Amino acid sequence: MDAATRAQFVESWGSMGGLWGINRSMARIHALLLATREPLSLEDIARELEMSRGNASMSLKELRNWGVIRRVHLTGERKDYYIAEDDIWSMLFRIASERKKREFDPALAALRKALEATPPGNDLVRQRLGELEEILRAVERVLDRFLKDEEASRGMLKFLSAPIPYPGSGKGKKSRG
Amino acid sequence: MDAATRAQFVESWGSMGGLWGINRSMARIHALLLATREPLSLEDIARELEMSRGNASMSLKELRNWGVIRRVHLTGERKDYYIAEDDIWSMLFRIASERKKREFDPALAALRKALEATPPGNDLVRQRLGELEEILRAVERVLDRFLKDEEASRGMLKFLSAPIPYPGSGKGKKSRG
DNA sequence: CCAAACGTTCAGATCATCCTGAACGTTACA
DNA sequence: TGTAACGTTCAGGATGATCTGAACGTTTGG
Repeated sequence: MDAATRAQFVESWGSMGGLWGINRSMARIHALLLATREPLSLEDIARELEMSRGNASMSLKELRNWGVIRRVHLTGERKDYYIAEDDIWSMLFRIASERKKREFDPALAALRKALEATPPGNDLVRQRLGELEEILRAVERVLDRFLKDEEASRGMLKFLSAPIPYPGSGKGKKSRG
Repeated sequence: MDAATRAQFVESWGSMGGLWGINRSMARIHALLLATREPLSLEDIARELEMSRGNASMSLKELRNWGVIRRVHLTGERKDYYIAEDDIWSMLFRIASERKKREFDPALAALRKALEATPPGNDLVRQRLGELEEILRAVERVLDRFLKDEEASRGMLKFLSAPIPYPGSGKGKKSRG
């Protein structure tokens, strides 16, 4: 494995962290593990990525919470070793689930609280909060359906990206509403 | 309109900024405009939200770039006035489009660049970048289809959140690839 | 031409987030 | 029990995002 290539991969993955909603250190560690066949120890990682052991430790812990890496033990070794979850789809799926839980759900809860806390007579606020709540409720149903089953969602993505039209997607108005 | 209610709405919308991918000041201004029937001037906004005129100016400019507010001119007035785009769906749609453009597209471009820059022989990196590219390509097709037409996407959301099954959504395994 | 009213910009202050590294806890083994 | 190897934590420093406010442009009217 070409070290320069791996380094470049680590850095581009790292700067893509924003898209996944994880920070740079986590993304870089994740990339390194994705690009390496052998399990790596905390020390290997900290040395290779030139980061502190503390940061590596925290980031590895967090990546395990996200479910995108696993800790393994090598017989005869005292150190902990880590490998990446090898299924990319599964990784994306976990990231999506986690982000819904961390970002979407609290926002929807806050919105509902705001709606309850709005006394009658504030028509404009009530109306707009209400519209938003209705839309986000629909979004939530879609997300929940999608995130319920990792296998099924694979098929769903394929279905939705395939060039076959379905109700609501075409130019021609097909009623509905 | 109840000032305390409006203030609370502004603050909850403001703290929801993260979900929309816009910052706190932008979200607060947007909320204030959503909760007010009359057009407001830059000065009105800066006073009401206790922020600097500079910040208000920059945030208003940015909100206009996102297409979620509009500048209007009142006859006989020198000041600029602002109102919120009144259709919530339209607002969410614009936000979604903008975020795809700002976050997703550059990440996919970076991924493709990384893939090209990976010399043959780096099998693991190539394979994993390739899998990811394939998935994101499918995601992109879905997003493009969804974001192509504001009206159609309304129907699509309804369709997807309705309790009718379609291929790939059920428990039963239907082949596999 | 000048002055007032208004909008915009951006250097530096403020604030939040992330990272480092020393201190500490735990385990294995003599 | 002592000590070496290792992992974890967290106070404080570094970095990056956001906000302020003074300086500067532009427009309007005298």
